Amino acid sequence: MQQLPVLDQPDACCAGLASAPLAEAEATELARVFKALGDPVRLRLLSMIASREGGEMCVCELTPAFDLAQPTISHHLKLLRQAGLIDCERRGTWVYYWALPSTMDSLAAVLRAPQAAQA
Amino acid sequence: MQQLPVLDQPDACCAGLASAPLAEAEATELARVFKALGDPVRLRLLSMIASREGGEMCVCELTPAFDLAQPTISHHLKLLRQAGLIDCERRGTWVYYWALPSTMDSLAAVLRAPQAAQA
DNA sequence: AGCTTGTATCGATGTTTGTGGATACAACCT
DNA sequence: AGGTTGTATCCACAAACATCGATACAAGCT
Repeated sequence: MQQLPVLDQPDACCAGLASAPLAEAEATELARVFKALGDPVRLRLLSMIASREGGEMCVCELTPAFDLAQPTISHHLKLLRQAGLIDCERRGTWVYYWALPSTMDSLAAVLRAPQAAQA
Repeated sequence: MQQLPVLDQPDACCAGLASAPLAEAEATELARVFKALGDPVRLRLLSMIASREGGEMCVCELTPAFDLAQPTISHHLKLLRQAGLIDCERRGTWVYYWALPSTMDSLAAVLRAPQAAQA
């Protein structure tokens, strides 16, 4: 259950896609995160969790929001977690998930055009 | 060869993943673009093109940069194009590709936490 | 201890996806 | 017209993926 920290390289990745050609290793790590976002169900799950008032959401609320079997939702949550986009904790009977905005911000930075470097 | 304009909805999508739960249709469109980014080869292709000095890159330069057959590169470029991340034009014998930063910026905006809405 | 409910893992299955060989198309050059 | 080179499409195949039923695990309740 590697919780891959993916995006903490000092410069290489955080400089942005458009500032220099991505090395193979960076591309592989980044692709894993983008792949996690490349499914409608996972995007909606992440969005539901991230937009939640208190910042957390119970699986028991997520599952019935979809027309999918419970194991399927569980599987998607696992992928989002492995991508470092969300994390979870069990509290008593229920498991709560929350978003990890730092990962999303890192991705956003990667997609943005180099800002200071031009103009 | 739909060149799906994906990210031009006025508010819904551009408000960001974390501001409100994504509707199913929005999620489907967004997922298609993220899926295009969810492959190391495509990420490197996009990065090579986007970081190119003149803004354009010839396929004849892209293909030999990978250990893959020419049809495979062509296929990946097609997916990036269908996602609205790049576009191309044939000039004489060669085909040139360039990045479409507006799509990347839109994605970045979707990933960013709502900035004005809180604080 | 048993029962019930919430969640994750396992195993199987149908679909999608990445890949490359063969081939077709496009443009140049004799 | 024929030949050569660059690029895209077609077809097939193996690997990856989304899905679900069955089952296992976790925690509360009686």
